[in-house]
Amino acid sequence: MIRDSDPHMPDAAGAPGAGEPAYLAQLNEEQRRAVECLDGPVLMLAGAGTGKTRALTTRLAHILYTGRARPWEILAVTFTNKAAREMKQRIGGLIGEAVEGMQWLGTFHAICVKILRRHAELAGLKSDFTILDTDDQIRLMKQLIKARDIDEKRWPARQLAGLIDGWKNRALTPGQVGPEEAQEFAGGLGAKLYQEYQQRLKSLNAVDFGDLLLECLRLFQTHPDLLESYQLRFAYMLVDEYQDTNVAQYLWLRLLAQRHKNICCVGDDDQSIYGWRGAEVTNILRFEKDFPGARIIRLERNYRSTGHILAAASHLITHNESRLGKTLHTTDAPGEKVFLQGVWDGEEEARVIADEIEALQGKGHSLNEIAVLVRAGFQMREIEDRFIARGLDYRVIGGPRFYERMEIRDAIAYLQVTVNPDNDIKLERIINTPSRKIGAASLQTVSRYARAVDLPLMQAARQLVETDEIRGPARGSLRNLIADFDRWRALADTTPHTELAGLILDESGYTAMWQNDKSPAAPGRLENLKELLGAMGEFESLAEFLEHVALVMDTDSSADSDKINLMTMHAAKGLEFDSVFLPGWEEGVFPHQRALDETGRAGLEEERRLAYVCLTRAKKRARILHAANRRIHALWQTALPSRFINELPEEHIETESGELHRQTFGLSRFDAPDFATGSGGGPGFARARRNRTISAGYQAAAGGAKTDFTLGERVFHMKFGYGRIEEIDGAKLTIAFEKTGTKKVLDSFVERH
DNA sequence: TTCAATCGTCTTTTT
DNA sequence: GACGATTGAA
Repeated sequence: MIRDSDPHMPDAAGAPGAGEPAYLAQLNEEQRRAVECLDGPVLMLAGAGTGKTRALTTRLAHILYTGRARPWEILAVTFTNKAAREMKQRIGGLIGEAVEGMQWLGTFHAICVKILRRHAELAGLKSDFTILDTDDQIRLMKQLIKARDIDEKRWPARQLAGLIDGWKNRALTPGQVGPEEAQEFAGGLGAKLYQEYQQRLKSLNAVDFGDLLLECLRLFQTHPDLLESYQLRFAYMLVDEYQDTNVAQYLWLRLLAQRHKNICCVGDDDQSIYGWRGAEVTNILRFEKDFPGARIIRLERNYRSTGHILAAASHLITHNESRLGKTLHTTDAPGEKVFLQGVWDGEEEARVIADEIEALQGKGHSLNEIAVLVRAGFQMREIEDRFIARGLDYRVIGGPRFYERMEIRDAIAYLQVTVNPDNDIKLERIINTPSRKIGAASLQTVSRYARAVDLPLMQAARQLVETDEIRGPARGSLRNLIADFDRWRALADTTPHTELAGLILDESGYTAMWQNDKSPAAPGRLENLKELLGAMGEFESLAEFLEHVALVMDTDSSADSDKINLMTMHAAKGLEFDSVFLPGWEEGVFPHQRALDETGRAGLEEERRLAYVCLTRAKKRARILHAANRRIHALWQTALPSRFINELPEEHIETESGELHRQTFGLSRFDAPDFATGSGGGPGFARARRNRTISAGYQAAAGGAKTDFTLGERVFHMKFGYGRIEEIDGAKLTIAFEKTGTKKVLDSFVERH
């Protein structure tokens, strides 16, 4: 949609032996090297906006064109379905129909599923194993935690899920978890619960996302003959976004590449922003060691941003220590400098952005070419409110996705149980949705029995319904539900799947449940269900559709009308816009306090890479904003400008008044609190800035620190003026201000009066 | 079993 | 301040 434009390239197959294929002429020298270095390991270090996608798709086309491999002998892996789709489409543009033969082009997960289904029995699974989503995972872990009488409050299932996920990312089986880490959860039960979880999955004939990779890896590790057959098959391998790979993925790739060693990894260490979900920058940093004889090809010519923007971003990222180092350059004009503006609070920030956008719009700029990138979701509301007030159209990119909505998951669960009645996880999900009076008690009776006789839930229920074990209304409705599923399954052969799905949703009472729901979200949910049925029509069968939703959790959202793009910084990776607004560059917000607290120096460097990613999204204009005051979790706090602002090179930055610029930055060193008194923002502002940081505020708020203020005291706040203390909760004060109403404020921001 | 009140949390997110 | 999840009472 907003990716670099793609000038039509001639159909390679149609270019007969006239020296070299025409598509090579489209490339610059470094891209061309990346395309033509085909033998042995290659690391393509592709900086932001350097034509990476073109280089890698052309490389694949070149391999095919020169007859070095046939389409099905190439393994091409991406992280997201979107990336896989785009790659396929672009290669198709070069080689035409032949792209359909590339059956090994896809996400890590999709390719692993394919391999795993073929050899499921070797992994102790049946080939129709189900893939659990995150909801199911948590539900399962909750059961395990409950079964061990662990306090769910202190040890939430989410945390265990995170832990296990982390282990799987690092390719650790329960037995391989280090002794220290294994102690981490619930007083030493971490690894034990991990093991129980895996056993449970096996007995359910299910895997989670992490397992897809791990089981596939294990398959290769324990079956050399099988591994060899895949090694032989994949004459060439290509990996996109290599900086995002985790340990398991790295091991998987390295195993597969052992034979031909023709592996090309494409990535940019400076754009590694997913460390928190297991990505190892080290993978890309160590490439030469891991793949001996590797060649590194740097793409450093930037085709996207104008001079000042590129220079600002490049300089910023040099503050990172762990990087391979690239020097991006452009032949473009310097263009506009990066504009920096300090504002009073978030409200003013939103107003400034909206005003500026209106001005751009007035000058004929398309809203589609404008983006606002925020660090975290909570920053969006204020900006959206302003857009709405001004009547500016916007779209939020990367919000909750279609297949993750509750009603969609419920509906799919019904379909999955219809197809496979032994799918316990899904049955549990919907057994009492809508309410059938089959509550926790009845469900427990059934599952206890099911475990005792080692049968799936549905079969256990079938038997129990005939006994007196289950009493009251639960018994009848359970019997009905079983009969319903039997009937629906019988219809599956004769009824078109879309029709069947509609019938199931109606007869189960699920549609009715939302029709009777008076919450404002209900109509939208019904709408989504309709859309789901519509989407199913594009698939041949119910089974095919279900496999699709298990792996492809995204839907194409059409970029139809002209709208501002609002999204998180993470969601912006890979996109580009003429104008980019970057609000909230304040210590604690960006870099985010938790990144600093939890991962220290590495976290800071990742935040800095995020800054780099954001800036390099801008083609012509970048505007950074920081507010002096911000409300975080309903608490007003004074904020310091982000340290990243200090790290921008002065000669590429423009501010409202050059003076203010230097002064503000000189004062804002987060780790050097010993600076002179500032002048902007009034005396209260200067005082607060001298003594407080957001970090201090967080600690005070979190630690329940005591305050030395007393109830009823008259105080002064630099933003809200005079007021009287009405309530004290640790360091949090509720103050009735004379002019501005009652607010909650940290004690550190008011003074006695 | 259901509903209402209370509690705790509040970064980023793909498969 | 807002949301979801959990808990306790009817």
